[in-house]
This record gives sequence, C-alpha cells and structure tokens, in this order.
Amino acid sequence: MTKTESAPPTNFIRQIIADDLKTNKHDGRVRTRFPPEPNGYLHIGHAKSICLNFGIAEENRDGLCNLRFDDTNPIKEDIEYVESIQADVKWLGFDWGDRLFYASDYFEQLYQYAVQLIKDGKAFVCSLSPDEIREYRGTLTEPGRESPYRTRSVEENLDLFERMRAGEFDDGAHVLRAKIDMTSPNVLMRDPTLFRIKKVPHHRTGDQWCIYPMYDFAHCLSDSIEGITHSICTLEFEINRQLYDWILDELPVDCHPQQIEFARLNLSYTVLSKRKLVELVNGGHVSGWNDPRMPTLSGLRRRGYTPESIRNFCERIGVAKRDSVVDIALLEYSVREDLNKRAPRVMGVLRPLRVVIENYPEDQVEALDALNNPEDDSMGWRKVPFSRVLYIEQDDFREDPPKKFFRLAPGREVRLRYAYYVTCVKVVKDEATGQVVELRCTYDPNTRGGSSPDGRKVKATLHWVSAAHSITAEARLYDHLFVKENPDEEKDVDFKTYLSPNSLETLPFLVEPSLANAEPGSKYQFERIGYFCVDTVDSSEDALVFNRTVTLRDTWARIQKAQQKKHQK
RNA sequence: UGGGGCGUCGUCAAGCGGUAAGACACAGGAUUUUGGUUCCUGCAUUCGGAGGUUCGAAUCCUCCCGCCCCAGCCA
Repeated sequence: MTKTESAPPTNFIRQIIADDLKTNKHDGRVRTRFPPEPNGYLHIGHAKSICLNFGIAEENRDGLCNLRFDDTNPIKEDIEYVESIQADVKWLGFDWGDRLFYASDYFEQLYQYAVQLIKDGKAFVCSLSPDEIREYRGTLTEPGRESPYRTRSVEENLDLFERMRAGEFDDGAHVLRAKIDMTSPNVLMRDPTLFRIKKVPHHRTGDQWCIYPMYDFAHCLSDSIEGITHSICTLEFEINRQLYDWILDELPVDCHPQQIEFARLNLSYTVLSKRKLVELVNGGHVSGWNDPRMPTLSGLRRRGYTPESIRNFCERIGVAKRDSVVDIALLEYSVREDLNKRAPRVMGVLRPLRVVIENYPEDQVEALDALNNPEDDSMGWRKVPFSRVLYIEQDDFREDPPKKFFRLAPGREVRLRYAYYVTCVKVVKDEATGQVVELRCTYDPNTRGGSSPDGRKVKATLHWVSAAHSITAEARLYDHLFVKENPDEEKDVDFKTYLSPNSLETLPFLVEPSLANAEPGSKYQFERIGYFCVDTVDSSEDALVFNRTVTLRDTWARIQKAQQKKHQK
C-alpha cells in the first residue's frame, strides 16, 4: 500500500502555516480558533470555517483550535445561540476540549489595555454624537477631520473613561476612540471607536458592564491572549487587518497572531447571510432555524445530512480568495455518497396505484427476503410481506409507454423487487375521468425472490408495498429553497421574491411495515426514490414523518427531459 | 474619481518560469433484482485583454478591462 488516507487538499492557508512551521515562526505552534458571534445559528458557510480551523489544528502535531464566542454586543446576542452553536460544532465532529472561551471573559483585560492606550496618548474619549462622528469621518475619497475632543489630556481621558465604566453617562454620550489618522485612505483607521456605552445586560456578565469593546479592539486582543498563531477570517475583514495589527503593535502583548482572510462560501439556490436567514425565520417563510430547507447546520441535520457528508463537502470545495458560488449539486453529491454506504434500503410508495394479482390466492401472505443494503452485506436481510393487493408508484405504469420507458405497461412483464415477475393483463379506469385506478396483473410463481429459472429477463424492477400491510406515514419532499441560482444577485430585488413555491411538498407515504418502529433521526434509502430520515420534531410512533434528504440520481427523468426538448424543437 | 482584494473548464479548484491536476456538472458506453451504486471514455492548444522579458510565461514586467469589500457607537 503506497497510499493510505489522502491528505486534505492543500490551499494557500495551509501553505502559509507550513512555511511558518519551517521557519519556526511561532516556536512550531499552531493555534487557531473558531470565533462565532452568538447572534444566530450556524450554517454551512460556518462549517467551511470550522472545518478549516479545526482541521488545521488536527493536521498539525500539538495543533489546537479554540471555540471562542465573540460576544461583544449584548443587544444582538443570546444564550440560545451559544448553546446551539456548541451543539452544532460538536455534531460536526470537532472537539475544543477545555478551550471554550468568550470575549466577555476578557472584558477586564480589554479595559486595562484601553487604559494603557489612553496613558500612551493613543486613545481618547470623544464626545461627538454618532452623527457628528460620521460627518467628521469624511468619505471614501475625502479625508476626515480630527475630533475637537482629540486633544483632551490623558488625565481627563482617564477620568472620563472610568466614569463611562461607572455608568455615569447615557448611551452615546461618549466613546473611546483610538488616535490614529483621520486622513488615512483606509476609513477604518480614522480614529476608530474602541469602546461604546450600552446600558444593556449581557447574557454572561449580566449588568457588570455598561461599556463594551468593539469587534476590532476585542478580536485581536482575544486572539493574542489565547496565543492564537493564525487568525483565519473571511475576506470582508481584509481592511480590518491594518487595525488588527495597529492595536497589537501599540500594546505590550507578547503574541501577535497573523490574520489571514479567505472567501466565504456561497451556495447556489440558497442564501447564506445571517441577516437573510433571520428574515426567513422571522417572516415565517420557514418553520424555524432548523427547518429542513434551511442551510443551517440544524436544518441540514434535521433534513438528514450527516456530519461526514458536510465535512467531505467542505474539503471538496477548497479554500481560496476569490468570490465564488458553489453548485449545491456538490453538497447533494456528498450526502448521496455517504448515505449510499450506510443507509438501509426500504420500500415505500408516494403516489399509489393499486395492483391486484389475479392469480395470487386471496388470503395468502408471504414474507419475502429483502437485502438491507447491496453495498454492505453485513447489514443483513429483512422480511417484507407480499399479498394479492399491492401498491406501486403511478409513475411506474404507462398505458402508452413512450420510447425507452422500461416499466410496466399493458401486456408487459416486470419484476417486483425481491418478489415476483408480474404481467399487466388489464387496466381499470374511472369511468367518469378516464383515470387509471387499478391494474390487474398475473404473477409467475416460479419467479419468487425475483429471478426466473428459465433465465428470461425483464427490463425493469419496481418497488411496491402490500396494501394490507403497509403503514401510512407522511413524506415531506424538500426541494431548493429558491428558484434562482443566486437569489441576491440583483441589488434592487428582494431575495424573497425568488423563494420557491415548491420547496416543500407533503404527501401521504405508504411504507413497508418494517419501518413501524423507525427511530427519529434514522436514515433510509427508499429504493428508487431517495434518501429519507425520520423527522426528529414532528414524527411519532403512530404518525411517522419522513423528510426527503435528497433524491436518487434519476436517469429516466433526464431522458424524459431530453425527449421533451426534442419534441419542442 | 481614495484604499484594499480578486480574475484558470458550466461550477469549485490545483498550478509558484519547463509547456493546463482533481472534483462536481454534462455527454457517451459497460455491469446491475434500485433507470441507484460501481466501472470505463470524452470534456480548457488555453489561463480577463493587449503588449513586453525569456530558448520557454497561467506563472515575471507594463498598460487596460471586469468583479468584490470599506464611510456601524455591527461582527
């Protein structure tokens, strides 16, 4: 064996780290962190970042990745989110050990660092109003002007800052600002705000604080305090790097991590911005953060996605700096690949067509053997009841079969999976509508199990369910949330106008009796239909609910599409 | 029109001066008791464009074009 497990594909970040290791830049340490703000649920885009940060730590000897909540804005944050985020990271399969941190753990240190900056004449208390600050900031093409409060003495600044902390002032009365350069072409460097007053209780520190650090101040210092070596973030923070470095350069810290930016994930037919996801939840367009149509980790989990499939997906999409939109087909491919190996096969009928086997004894029932997974014999066999009255899928019968339609048609013989060869001898229609309501068939008793001693072949194998033995469950058929590949392509059109009306279709589902005790969360392949999992929220023992994770690849559907196109020409 | 980034197949993405990996998608074909899986085969004479350097350029230089980000007391 020359190859064991293939190493994760390289990317520019792994290269930087490899180079740093070579030059012993951080004494050979590799320390990353995943720093979510607890103001929403994690989505597949976060998974990319989690896999990157935790993945890099796992790949390197003594590599570690911290989980740190960037909880510097109590107005938006909530304990509900810190809990769901931890659950999601764990579910994905990553472990932060004892390194669960919060920026709020560092509030006192951060305050002291700010005091240091004031003492060094590098920060001042500014009493301009928010509007005035904006005015003074200038524009992208014009330099800003210095605040009239910029020249306050160190003593006055110290006093004011202390009183800000003590709660003597109202929200917005003062802020602490860094003294950098109001003419900088980088607007972020024009005396950025470091602390602001918010008389709001914090989900962890309660009413201990009424001033809270801004992201730019808290993030770099939190990284430094934790001894992070590589601070990996998304592209929009590229311009923040200058400030990140400024703060760490001006303060007496002994760890100055390197910020590295990569492109965030975009996925076709969905949206991945917290703001938009919140909008879908609050607007009632989905049932919640864990609606199986949501690209959130909790939604994907409920939909039936496995952590492995998501990690494989994240590995396949790569990491780079260019904006991109990954085809959702790649995500779907990743679940199918995983579920194909592990999901037991079962049978169920979504749109039933009644079939009566005329030469099968009225009261006879046979328990036929069915293989649980052709990909894995160790998963064993099960019994499936067969009787005179069955249901097959409406799609599996055509009175006038078109070219290349191999399934059942008048006079045609097909195989019922693990059962018998049957031949359609009569089509029963509703007199009023002309609709096919029942098929009369005959079976060949010599084909029990699905093969014929005379070696004759059939072109199709159909799934089926015994009418008297099937269980009626509910199927929830999910499809893309949006009809447009890139729902937020046009700036002047609300992304919600592209919400798909067909993202959820609910149908009764006739399933084989072996499913009677199916556990919530368990995953199955309904043969010839797709992968499903038992819903963890709405399913109960006497009312099973199956969520369709993803369909099987459907070559016949593609042939049909091609034929339709031909006809249109 | 300030600054910071980015442009390689339909979609991601390797490539780091020696003559365009891989994956998904797509199209054929083989095997198949799932039109599933698996397995073959095909799929960028060309790297946003134009010049230049070089024996040799996607890789180096120059100019141009296009896209993204920044003017929260959000992160």
